[in-house]
This record gives sequence, structure tokens and C-alpha cells, in this order.
Amino acid sequence: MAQPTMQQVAERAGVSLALVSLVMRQAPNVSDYRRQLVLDAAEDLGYRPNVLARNLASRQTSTIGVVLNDIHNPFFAEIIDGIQAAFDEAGYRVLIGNGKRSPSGEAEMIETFLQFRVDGIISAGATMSMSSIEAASESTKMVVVGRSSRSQLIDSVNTDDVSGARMAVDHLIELGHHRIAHIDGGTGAGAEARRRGYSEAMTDHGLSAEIVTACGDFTESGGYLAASELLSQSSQPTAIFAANDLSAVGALHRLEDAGLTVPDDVSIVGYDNTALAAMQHLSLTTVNQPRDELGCLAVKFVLERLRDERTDPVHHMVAPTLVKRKTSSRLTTGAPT
Amino acid sequence: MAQPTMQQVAERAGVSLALVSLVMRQAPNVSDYRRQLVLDAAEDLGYRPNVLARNLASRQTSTIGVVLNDIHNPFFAEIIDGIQAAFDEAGYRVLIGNGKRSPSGEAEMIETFLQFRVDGIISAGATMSMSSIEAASESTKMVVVGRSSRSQLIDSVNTDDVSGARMAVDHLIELGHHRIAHIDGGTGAGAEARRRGYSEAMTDHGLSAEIVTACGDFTESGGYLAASELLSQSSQPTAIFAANDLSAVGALHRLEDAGLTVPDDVSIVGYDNTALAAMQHLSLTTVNQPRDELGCLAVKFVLERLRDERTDPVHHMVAPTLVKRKTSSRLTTGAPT
DNA sequence: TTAGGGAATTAGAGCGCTCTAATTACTCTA
DNA sequence: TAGAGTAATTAGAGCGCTCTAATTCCCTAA
Repeated sequence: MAQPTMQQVAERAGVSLALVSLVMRQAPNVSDYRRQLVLDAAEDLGYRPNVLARNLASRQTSTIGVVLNDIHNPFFAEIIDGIQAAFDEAGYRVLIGNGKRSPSGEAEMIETFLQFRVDGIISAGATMSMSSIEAASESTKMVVVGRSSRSQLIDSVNTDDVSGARMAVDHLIELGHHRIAHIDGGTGAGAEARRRGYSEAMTDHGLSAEIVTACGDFTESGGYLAASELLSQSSQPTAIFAANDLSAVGALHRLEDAGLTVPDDVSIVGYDNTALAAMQHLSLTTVNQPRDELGCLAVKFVLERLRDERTDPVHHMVAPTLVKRKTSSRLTTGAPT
Repeated sequence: MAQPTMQQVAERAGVSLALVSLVMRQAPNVSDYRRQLVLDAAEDLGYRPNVLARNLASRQTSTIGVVLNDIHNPFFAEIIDGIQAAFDEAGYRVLIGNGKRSPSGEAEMIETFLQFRVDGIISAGATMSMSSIEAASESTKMVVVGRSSRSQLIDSVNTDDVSGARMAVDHLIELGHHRIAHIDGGTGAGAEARRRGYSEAMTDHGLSAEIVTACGDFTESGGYLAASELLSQSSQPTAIFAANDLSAVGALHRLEDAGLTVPDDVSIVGYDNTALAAMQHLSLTTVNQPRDELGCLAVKFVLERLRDERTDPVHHMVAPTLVKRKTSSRLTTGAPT
């Protein structure tokens, strides 16, 4: 498993170690003749630069770590696309870490990335404490996506979840619903804001007495359980606003199991507008988060920091939009009580 | 962003650099007294080991890279779970790379991992050429999952896709179907074997004249398009066997768009048994690939190589099982022609 | 012919760590 | 109390690269 080194390439090409280094770094001021000599020697030997050594010496890795809160949630898989494309273009490579939906899992991944001395870290949907994230920012450029923040140290990009949630609720109210329940995201990123948007919208429409929140956790099974809870209550909702698509799907299943029809008996609105929601078979009404935009902005912020173009923190909010599909419809009389 | 080094910890603790190194590596034969001294100093300074330097010197990273063919395909996200759990236990950390469903994307990720000198790489659903993968195996321990291989250099773990495909077809034939079409996976991993299993099963039942294959690519949109193609043919199928769940879902949507009912008009069977297929709303009949087992075996093989317990290649095949759900049913007379 | 100047090349000192070998500090026995 | 044996500690070389400064080369202009 011994790998050829620059030294060996240099010897084979009959030049100095330093010249090989210059060629590998595509430095200017290297004659075409020797450049080719080095390239050929490297090719012959199957030389591959050792990033560890390179970065030990140069103090940078040209690598960005992205920590995903949950690799199973399509929302995060989708946000990766924009991030990856933008970094590819800028000449950085991206490594992905799975936070396993737990603060400790995220912390471990961040620690791993820090030990690898990545140039920057983007944390998507982090659930760990802001202070832990800030601690990491002492060692690298950190940007948080999909979570609100007012940190003085870290940039953040996220969707205006309060207004997103309001849109969802307003939509249901427009359709004539009053008994609108919310399945929340527990301690997940954005859960608090969506909960607040829900309450505010309900209150604004004089429906504060109808506010009912069931605990979820951004997973399908969490949504299923939460829907069970809602069904067991004396006054069943005619509409449900779930904190994300995954839990909306879980709730949908629970309602179907109970013999209820969506949207005829109960309307459901999700959040995220993942590919899941877009599936025609589901066709979930949901709130769109512009993932590409979120990803691109996050990258932009990291790059700005990397290039020392800015030191003050930026907190950007992008506007959500409502996507009306087939799981929400006008309240019909004779809905279950 | 300057990070404290071992040297600084040593000075603060009043001991030698070497001793700090021993403490960090949890070596025995260090007195409790000095160990504490070092630990305290490290804590005070916020010291974090530099993996780059550590591994440059020790020639190992305790890190495994996992290249996923497509981070959007739930199958791969699910296979990660088993892999991660097994490596956590063995004291390795795992980094994930997204192959972006292209051989070049996979190659780039493998190259990145190699440059980081990871101790091993697991490639899930690789579509790149076997020879490229073998080239990588000269520099690290490589194991391939979800793709058949007879390589003399690389271990592989995969499902017996030929028999998996046969199960799907046999099931449909048992239900009375004859005109069974296949939406294949193009050049994707396992696509060839599934295609072969389909053909063999059809031939065995004297249905070789009914063999119809539409080209897919393991994505939902690919399945949608392939189904369009099948619908436009003069003799429409009464059942479709899709090469994976994602394309089965795509086909399902196409059929629904055409006003057909599944399974009454057309039965559909997928492959993988992802969470998607299990969703009650879809309830897709599919062929289960034991992802946990695949992941654990892959890890086992990597670890064996890492511990030099074995040098001969191992090719393990696990048995698939049929999961009957609601998208397949007995052929009813009066099916579309 | 030669000084000057820019381009091309190289020497050599690190980067932060591990690891072998050597040294020093103890403990126990005779 | 010396000597042996073991435990604890340290010196120092080296991992594969980058980077600054120094050197060499080559071309032009006087």
C-alpha cells in the first residue's frame, strides 16, 4: 500500500522536489518541457498527492464538510445538490457527514471535520446547541442552514418559517377550516418557528381556542404517532398542518388506517416541498423551501469568509411559498366531530 | 484560526512533546499524575488533535469513506445506517461522498478519499468500471456493495439479483399475468442481473415471446418515461416489473396519469424494499434487499482486510425475499389490450 | 562583451504529529 | 546498599508536502 511520493516523482523526472510541487499546484513559471517531464513521471508511477501532507504544510484542505441532520430526510439530500454544485465550481470538494438526527451525532461529525481541518463546515438542520456550534467556529468557517440564528459569530441561511407556517394555516382557513391541528417538529431545526407561525395565524383569525399541537419529530413514524394522538381527542381536527413533509406523510397514513379520506375528511399540509410531496401519488400540499437558494447562499457565505471578504455575521432569510396540491380541500359539512 | 499544538500543550503541562502524544493515544505506562497534567493543559488550551499530522506520521486515518451512487435514492441512505453503526463500534469514523449517479462523480469521490488516505472505501452501487475500482484498491482497502463482481482484488457483497428478479416475475406469473414488461436500470449497478433474471423467468415459463424491456435509469423520472413507452405500444402489459422502487413509483404515476388503476388494471412490482415502498400510501410489492446485512458484511470485509486477517477476495451474495403488498394482484379479465 | 532583469529552478526549513531507541526514575531483591 | 529489572519519560528522526529565499539560467540592451 506504499504510495509513490513527490520525491520519487522528482527523481524519476530528474528534477527537484520543489519543481514537482510547483507542477502539482499548477503554478505558473514552469517551463513546458519540465512540466511534461514531471507529469509523465507522475503518470508512470501512479502518483497521487497526499492531501494530508499537503495540507499540513499549506494549512488548508480545499475541502468543506457538510453535516446533515438526517440523511434519510429527502430535504437534506436535496439541499446537498446546490451546495455541491456551487463548491465544485469554486474548486472545493465536499464531504458529507450524517448527524443521525441527534445533537451528539452532529457534534461528532463536526469534531471529525475539525480534526481533518476542513476549510469550512455547513451544518444543515442542526439540532445541537448554538453555543457548541459557535465553539466550532473558532476553528473553521461555519455556516448554518435551515435554522434561525442571531449569532454574532456564525452566518446563517434559512427560510422564514414563521411566515411559511402562517401561509399553510391561512390557506386552510381560507378553505373554511377552523379545527386545524399542528404536528410539530419537537426540538428539530425550525420547529419552534413553525409552531409560532401556526399559533400566530390561528390567533390572528380568532381561532386561538382551536390551537392544538401534537408532538412530532420530523420523521414519518413521529407523524403517525402524533396523528393517533389527534384522532383520540374528543374534538377531531378537520385539517392538520405538519411541520415537515415526512411527518405529514406519517399522519396521512394514520388517517387512512382510521378509514378517513384525505382531503375529503381531513386536509393535510406539509412543509419542505420535498420530492416526496411532489410525488403524484401523494401530491401533498406543502410549503416550499427554496433548497437551491438555501444551498447556494450557504456556499456564498462560506466562500466570502474563506476569502476574507467579510467578517461580520450575515443572517439571511429566504421567502417560502405555498404549493397547493391534492391533500387540502374546502371543508365539507358533515366532517367528523 | 491558529490551533493549539501538542508542543504548546507540552509546555503548559511541563512535560515533553512525546508524553503528550502518548496521553492522546491513550497509551499505557503513563503515570496518572502526568496524564492528568496533560489532560488539564489540553483542556485549558482547547487542544484538538490534528488528524492530518497524526496520520501523516502514523500512516492511518481511522476513517472510512463511503461512496454512494446517489444520495437521493433512499436505498443508499438506508444502507449507510448499518455501515455507520458497525464502524462506530469498531472505532472508525465514516465520511460520505455523493457519486451523483455518474461514473465520473464516483471516481472523483474515490479520488478525494484516496487523497485523504482513508483506511478503506466502501462503494455502494458503483456504476464506474471495475478496472477503475481495482485501480483504487491498490491504494486502500476497497469493498463494493450492491454490485456483482468476480474481481481478484476486491471484496464484494450483493444481493442475488437474478433470483430476486425471478421472484418478482414468478410472483406475477402466479397471479396469472403473461404480458409482463420490465423497466430496467440501464447501466446502473445490478441492472444487468435483474434484466437477466426477468428474461430467464419469462423464458422458463414459456413466455419468451412476451419479453418487453423499457429503458430506465433507477430514477423516478426514468420510470415515468419508460412507462410511457410501454403504454404506447400496441400490446400493453398487464404487469410491470421495475428494476427498483424509485422507477416503480415513476411508472405508477404514469399509469395513474393515463387513468389506469393499480393493481386492478396493471400490477407493479419494484425492487429494494426501501422505506418508500413500505409507505402505506404506496404499499408497493417489491423485492427486499437486506440492507443491514449488506452493510454489516461490507464493514466486516473491510475490517478483515484492515486487520490483515485475509488477503483473498470474498464475494458474498445474500438472498433477496419477496414482499407482497398492494400493487400486485390477480389478473382480471378485461384488462387493457 | 557585459551588466541587468525577469523567468525558471532549487535548497532547506518547517507543518504537527508518531515512533523507535535511549535515558532516567523507581522498586525490589540479595 | 548495590545491582537488576521494570516502568515512565524523552530525544530526535521522519512522515510527504509547501513556501520563502536563494540560486541559476537565459535573453536583452548598452
